[in-house]
Amino acid sequence: MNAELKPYHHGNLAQAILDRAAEVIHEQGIEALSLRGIARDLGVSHGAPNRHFKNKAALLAALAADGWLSVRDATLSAAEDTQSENAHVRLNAMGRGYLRWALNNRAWFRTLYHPDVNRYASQELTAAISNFAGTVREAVLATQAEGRHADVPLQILTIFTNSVPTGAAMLLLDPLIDREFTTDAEQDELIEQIINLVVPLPGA
Amino acid sequence: MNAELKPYHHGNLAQAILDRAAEVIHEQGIEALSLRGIARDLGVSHGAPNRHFKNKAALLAALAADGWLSVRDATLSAAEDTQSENAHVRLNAMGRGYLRWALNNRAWFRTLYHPDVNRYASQELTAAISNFAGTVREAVLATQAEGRHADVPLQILTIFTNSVPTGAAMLLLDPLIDREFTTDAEQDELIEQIINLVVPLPGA
DNA sequence: ACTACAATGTAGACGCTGTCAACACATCAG
DNA sequence: CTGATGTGTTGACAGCGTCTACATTGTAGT
Repeated sequence: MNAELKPYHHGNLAQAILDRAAEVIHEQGIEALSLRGIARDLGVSHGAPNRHFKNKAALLAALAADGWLSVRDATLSAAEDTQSENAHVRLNAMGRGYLRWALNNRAWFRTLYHPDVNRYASQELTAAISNFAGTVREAVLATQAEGRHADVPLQILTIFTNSVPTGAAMLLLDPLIDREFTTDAEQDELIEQIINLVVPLPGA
Repeated sequence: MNAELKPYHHGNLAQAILDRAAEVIHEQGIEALSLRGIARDLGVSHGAPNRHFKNKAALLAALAADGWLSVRDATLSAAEDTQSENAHVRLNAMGRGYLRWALNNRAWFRTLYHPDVNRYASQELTAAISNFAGTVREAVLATQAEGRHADVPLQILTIFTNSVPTGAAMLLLDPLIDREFTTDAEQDELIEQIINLVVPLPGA
């Protein structure tokens, strides 16, 4: 096994493909992603990726699955960072964490909602989405126990709550649309003000 | 000019392309859209569409521009239908109209936020977006005059308000995601409950 | 009415893409 | 050592967007 001699087997091509794909998406957007391009970048033949991903949609699904896990981690750790037991404080932080993640991982976020992703519903992807949705639902339920919209069905309140950072991200990430909603607020301040409207902090 | 003889010039190919493209998107989704396919469907050579659209992104931009105008009409006419002067009542109806439009024109709605659209920012598209954004901002401003979040900057409140139907549409339109947020409510009831949370009706 | 010119449609080519099948090599179990 | 399995290569195929050269049609100016 000598790197200079370029061994026949790559070693961990599947992961390398995922990593490079994430790079490309981040640098040039999802529309610039191609299996052949990745293979080229990795110095491997154009057919090699097919051994690891049944088709392009499967690669996108894998990227999306990673993305959902990453957003969930971002929201959960935002909640942890509050070191608070108050459900409103925690959910508010989660909303800000979610939106911050979206704005800091623009292309990745858009991948989650890309039409091509849905064409290949891997077990991995559905599990990741389910995992994220469950996390949000729990946190919303906790605020309801503290009296937030106690009369509204949990599922409705969950959709409503999740819609705000999701929709805000869609608006702010699209350059054409963002231009029309521009504010002069700093990013963190903007995020804070938006999320405060959907999950008010106690004593505000 | 005899239709049986298939005249050299089509007559109004640009509009025919737009119409057929809308059909394809509606029937098979945006990922199935191709210039060559449209040309084939219209019985015209594969290069013909290039005379009317500089590239594929330009076609998508034109479709998106039409879409923004259509959503704006849907929201405005929903406001009109209330026959009310109350800004809360009107904005609430607009939100429902927007979300209803999105759910009834699924593929078209997704086109508005498709990554490829932004690559070709036509004057027509930016104007349509600007038009829509202005409509929303006005309606939001009117509710603020009636006391809704009077202390929040208009731009923030506008983003927040617009985010709810936008985000809800993203969640509900994606089959994989929707599955995780499913409710047993009828569509109209679901829409009503969500929008009531962002624009409460007076006396509720 | 004749003639240039512009607009529109055609035909062919180019390089790119995703996917598949046939083959080559490497690794591992027995 | 041997066969089987996993992994990478190569070549092919059809489809795509786009460009260029050419054909046809409609129109404006004289």
